Amino acid sequence: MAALVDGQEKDMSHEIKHSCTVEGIKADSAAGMYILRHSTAHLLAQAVTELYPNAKPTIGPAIDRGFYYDFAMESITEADLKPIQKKMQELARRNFTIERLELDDRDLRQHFATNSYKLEIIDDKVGEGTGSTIYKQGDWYDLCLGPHVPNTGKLMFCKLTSVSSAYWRGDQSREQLVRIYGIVEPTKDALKQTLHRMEEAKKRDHRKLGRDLQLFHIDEEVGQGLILWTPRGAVIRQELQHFIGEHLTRQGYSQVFTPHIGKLDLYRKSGHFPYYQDSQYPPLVEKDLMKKLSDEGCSCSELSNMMKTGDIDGYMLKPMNCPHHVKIYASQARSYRDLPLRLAEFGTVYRWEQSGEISGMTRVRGFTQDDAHLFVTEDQIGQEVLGCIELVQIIFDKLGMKDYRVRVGLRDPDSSKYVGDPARWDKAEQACRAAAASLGVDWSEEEGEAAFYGPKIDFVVKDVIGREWQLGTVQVDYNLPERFDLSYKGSDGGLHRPVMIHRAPFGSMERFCGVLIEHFAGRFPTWLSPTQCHILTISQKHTEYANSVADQLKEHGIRVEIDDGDDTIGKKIRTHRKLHPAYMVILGDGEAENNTVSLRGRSGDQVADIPLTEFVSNLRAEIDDKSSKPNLV
RNA sequence: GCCAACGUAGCACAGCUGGUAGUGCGUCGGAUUUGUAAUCCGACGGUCGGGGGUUCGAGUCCCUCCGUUGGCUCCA
Repeated sequence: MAALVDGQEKDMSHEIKHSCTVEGIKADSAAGMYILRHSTAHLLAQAVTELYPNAKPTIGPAIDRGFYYDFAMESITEADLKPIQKKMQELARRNFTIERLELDDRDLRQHFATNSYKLEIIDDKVGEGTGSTIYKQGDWYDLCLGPHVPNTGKLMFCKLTSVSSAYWRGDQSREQLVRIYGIVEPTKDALKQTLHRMEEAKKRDHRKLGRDLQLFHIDEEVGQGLILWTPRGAVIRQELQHFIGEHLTRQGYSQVFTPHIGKLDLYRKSGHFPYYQDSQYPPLVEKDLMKKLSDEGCSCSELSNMMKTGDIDGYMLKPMNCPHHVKIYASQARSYRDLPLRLAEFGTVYRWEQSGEISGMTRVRGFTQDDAHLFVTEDQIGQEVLGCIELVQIIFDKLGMKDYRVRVGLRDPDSSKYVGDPARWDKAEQACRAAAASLGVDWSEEEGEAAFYGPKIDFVVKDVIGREWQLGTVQVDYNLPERFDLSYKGSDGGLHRPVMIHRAPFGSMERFCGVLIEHFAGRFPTWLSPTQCHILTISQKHTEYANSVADQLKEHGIRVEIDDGDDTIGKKIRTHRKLHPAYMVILGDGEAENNTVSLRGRSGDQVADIPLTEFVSNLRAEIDDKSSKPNLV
């Protein structure tokens, strides 16, 4: 693809004038794929400009899974991608040499005189008098630093995947551009494999599985982004909640319950209202007051103003649980001996997410956080943050979720939006770093990712489409204790301000389950399976035995479903397979006579004639162990 | 919220350039009583997302609203 020259990425069009070390970059490395993708983005731009002479290329980088290029042009549809792709392949076949040309400022501007976007980039990124480089293939060229592959022949195996839109420079107030996404591989086989993988991934999409496996339902008439947990899905959620509940008890948490709404004044104090009004459901106003105002001819905007200024009060669906928990803390005088005080609640919150953002279970308007707030002394921050992320790790380990990254969100040094004393920030950031480092997994620091009230540690996972979702989070907060004037009596007899830690190891039950459905591709470990045994009878004369087996399993708390219909056993298996039960239990004459069961696992493997009592106890043990997958077949 | 595409029975889909809807699975009924990935026959089921318009006539064209999908923006 290109080469490392003295450790720097260069392409074949670089002239080497001194002695140096040269190391090839191949497509099997991340760097090589990156170059391949970037070069294909150029090829795409070349094809688009040939087919749409008015299109102006803007930027087109390589990304994790492929590449995209943004064009200022008339909008196009997916159907238009085919001819563009054809053109790209034609250009690839013509095997243009990709040349690197160094130009001075004037020349550079002249080359892009008709493209205001490129000129803007030159203005911003290219220093006065330094000039820059363009890459040329055939008659087409692009402003670019490279490196690139030596010729377009290397770019044969590409496919355009989707078209969408983007704002110029990610700024909502600026022009909307046409963005075309694509993928590329070095060989035909690799492309085929990648496309196949993408197809397979689609089958795991939690939105599809959620419907097929009857886990949840979203109903237009209920509302966008509002999840209805159907019986099978509810089982999974409940099991997860029990699981985490056990660990909370072990770690010294206290369970609390708080209502779904609170007065506007509460949120005025916490700072959520009216500052974050746009991302909240509109406030609820008391009936009598509403009637009085409407009799007085109060308009909507007047009402809204009166709420903002605090002239009238109302209630809000809670966007977070913390103010309620703060009030529990403040309900008693606290001493340093009470700390850390850890208040936990599966608290449902409501946020007005933008309609275009809502997606399945992963981005919703109402969700239940496995929330907790820890009230700690400043010295306890490090230890408690550590306890929190250990909890996250226990959960991720148990569920076999290894594909996540840890992000330590620090403040942006150039911003003034943060509240609190910089020295305390430093200390809290250090505590977060140390905690993350102790995890033994890769983690990264990201400036500007902190909340305005404190640094945080996030656990981020990808869905099947490659989108990243924040799940677990641990956040240090100096702000709320201040706003609510929280205190505790120290050993010195004086009053001190506690620090709060917000934490949610799953993040939200909705998002977490969505990700989990994809993680397991609907094939949950036995303890999480909505139904653990599907009992299938060979014929109707086995119904009685099937019922007695089901009863014994249920006695042991095992979730069972019986199919004693008159389908053939082959048909029953076919039907039930689609629900991915942990086990199918087949019952016929032999089993009924000997008080045994025959099992069929997900792979299709079978074990015949296991004594019923043995099966029950083994299955019970497997569930109690929370084994990562069914092992009895 | 913005851009684009899409929206036909519970699900997956067909319906060409406008002439009042089809298939498969599921469901229900009947026959069959079956040993590990579909037994046979039959029936029910949709005013084609909602509303408005063009037209003699609209699932098919136009407008609008709602929703879905892919992005963008946002995410206390």
